[in-house]
Amino acid sequence: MKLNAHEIEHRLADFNELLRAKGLKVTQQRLVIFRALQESHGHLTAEQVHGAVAKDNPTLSLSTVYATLETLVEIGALAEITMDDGKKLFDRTTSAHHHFVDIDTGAVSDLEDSDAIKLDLKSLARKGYVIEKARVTVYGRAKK
Amino acid sequence: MKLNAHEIEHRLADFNELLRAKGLKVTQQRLVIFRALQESHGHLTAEQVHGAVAKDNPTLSLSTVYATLETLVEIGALAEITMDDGKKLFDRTTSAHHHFVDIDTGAVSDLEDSDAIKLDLKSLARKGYVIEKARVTVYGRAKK
DNA sequence: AGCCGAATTCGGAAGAATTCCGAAATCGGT
DNA sequence: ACCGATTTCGGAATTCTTCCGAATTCGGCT
Ligand SMILES: [Mn+2]
Ligand SMILES: [Mn+2]
Ligand SMILES: [Zn+2]
Ligand SMILES: [Zn+2]
Repeated sequence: MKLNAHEIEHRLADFNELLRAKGLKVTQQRLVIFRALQESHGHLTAEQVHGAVAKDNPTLSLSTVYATLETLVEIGALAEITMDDGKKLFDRTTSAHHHFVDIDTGAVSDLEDSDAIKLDLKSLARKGYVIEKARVTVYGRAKK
Repeated sequence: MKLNAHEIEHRLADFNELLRAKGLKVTQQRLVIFRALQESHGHLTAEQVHGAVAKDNPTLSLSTVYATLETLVEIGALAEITMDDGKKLFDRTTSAHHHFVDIDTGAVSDLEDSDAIKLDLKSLARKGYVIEKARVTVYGRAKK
């Protein structure tokens, strides 16, 4: 779930490079927000990101968090998913993957690749369409 | 996609029964709203439902549409899905099924059962969890 | 067919998440 | 260090949805 310190620093370094490659400025806000996601369990709302960075960055505004997260999704540094309640979560994992949702708590976690999910994208294509991606969401509840 | 007139009347009859079985009143608003979904392509926003019924029911309010759709989902007469933009669609099909989304237009259609999607729910279960459901969304764009 | 109480609907206000805006601050190339 | 473009800030605006109290409708009963 959580990344180790070394992996986080590695990702920060890559993120720096990515910003430069895209011609974007390396701002404190971008670094802090990206780091908050790497240090989290992986899926946070904008509000949660804002809360996570607030202690060390009390002036970092919520509107900057929103704008920054949007930028980071655009450049492929983060991904974005929408939950059933309509709220958006930002996802530190950008490669294609699927999700597990705890129905009671809303907690989201990543499903690792396995042969439990088999999607034949070729035959799923509607006539005249090209498939871009396919996403699976599995919902469950903790046994009590 | 669209249902024939006979099927729609059959569903309306079942819907009447369901309301009574649940001890709910059979109101004009409920009938009209449920019918609008049966006569549609299958997936509508509350706003679209309101628009669809407006001509014949100019006083049927949007807040009633919202309240009614919520009730109909609760009793299992309709289903509800949330799109990536956070907007909710009401779905005339209540049995488990998957969706295809046209990325450019947002148009949603149902994927029919096929062996192109294989989910092994047993092995997807997180430790200590019981799977309740799994949903697949396939995204594509029309070839130009 | 009319009455009555509970459920439902109405219209508008309120709420919540997100986006937009103009002004101030910051970044990075020179 | 300077300067211009980009980014950030704080608050207002927007959009979708829910909430609220008052009015209406439904359906069981007579
Ligand atoms: Mn690397
Ligand atoms: Mn039937
Ligand atoms: Zn994820
Ligand atoms: Zn559907």
